[in-house]
Amino acid sequence: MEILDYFDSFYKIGKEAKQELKNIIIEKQYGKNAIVQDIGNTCRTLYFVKEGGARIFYYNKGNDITEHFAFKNEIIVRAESLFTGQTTTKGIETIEKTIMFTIDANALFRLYDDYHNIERLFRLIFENEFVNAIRRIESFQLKTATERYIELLNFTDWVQKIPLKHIASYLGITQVSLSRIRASLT
Amino acid sequence: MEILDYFDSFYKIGKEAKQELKNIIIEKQYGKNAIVQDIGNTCRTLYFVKEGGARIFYYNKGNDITEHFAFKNEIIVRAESLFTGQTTTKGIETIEKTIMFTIDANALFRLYDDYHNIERLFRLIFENEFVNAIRRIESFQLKTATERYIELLNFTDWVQKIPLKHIASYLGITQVSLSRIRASLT
DNA sequence: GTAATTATTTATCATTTGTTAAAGGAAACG
DNA sequence: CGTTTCCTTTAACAAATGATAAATAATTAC
Repeated sequence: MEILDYFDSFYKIGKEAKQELKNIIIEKQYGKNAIVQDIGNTCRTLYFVKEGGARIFYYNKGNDITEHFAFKNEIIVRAESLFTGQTTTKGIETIEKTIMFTIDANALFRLYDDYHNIERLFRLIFENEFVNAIRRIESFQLKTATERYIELLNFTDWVQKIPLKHIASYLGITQVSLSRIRASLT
Repeated sequence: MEILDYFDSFYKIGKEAKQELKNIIIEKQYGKNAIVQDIGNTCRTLYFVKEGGARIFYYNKGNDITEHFAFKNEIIVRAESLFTGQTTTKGIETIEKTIMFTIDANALFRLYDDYHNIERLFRLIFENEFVNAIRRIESFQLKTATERYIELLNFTDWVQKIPLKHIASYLGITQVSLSRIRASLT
């Protein structure tokens, strides 16, 4: 499982812990635009993208807002629900044909108790996500929509594959505005 | 130390762990507008506000930008530097006369090794910060500057005490724009 | 392959925010 | 107390973004 190599890049856990972790990882396949997790309920599953891509979305005043994108080897999880226990207002949808590694949160949290190293691994994974969130806040504080779009282009190559409206809501602007920005860049 | 009650509200660690943690907490006092940590170096200290308030700031094109505010019982830490080991471009400055609990990161991380519970406590504290960051991103995605300002007013009572320019940069707008927004609200 | 649907662009106008400059107020300090 | 400095407001204009509608373009389904 490649995901374990990815985990190793954060923190190497022992062989036994690795096996225990392996035991609770389930691989699942999804088609394009498939709902991996619907809005509602409490988030009890962590996902890692093996192949493909997905987004976390929610609705605001009837508009579909993309909060987060995740692609190969990235984690995708509705953290505000997982960490607070609150019912989530967000869902997870694939962007293309996608294979996910899924981990049941309860099973994982039980492993935390017995394997200090597993808890540490996930601490480090989420700290990394936290840092990404801080960088995104900075981007909103400092940059114009055009600059944020260019930043996204430089950062990743999946921008091309994603419907404009998802990228627009991710950047906090309207689809029309993003289309205009793209036109101004050529 | 009240800070330990605050810690308890996240997760109760054992008596021994509590004592060990206590041993590395140092209380420090600062005047108004005092530099707690200057820009540069790698962040190796965690702060918790006992009394008063502080902000994380950085410079962008010569402008002083406030990334974060922290008041009574809140953590204040330059996470991108603490978690990545990178040199920080950010500093910490008090907003008023402030008492901080400070924790040396290296000492804390050593305690992580021996006290699983201490690591868990801080995992939970930072997960909470992560959730706050996600909420802030949502705010940028969805809300106008006016709405973000009202949100801040509703959320907290320290807005009155802070120079307008700090609040403006925190909200991602100019000081002039915030002044205009405030005028429009009366 | 064609029709139907969905996605993107373009255009127009309204609103918000940025920029710059100047005036007014408040706080700090001798 | 008065002066200096810093903070906040106001004004005028420019630029960016939002809202709505219509025109193309691309994709999907039959």
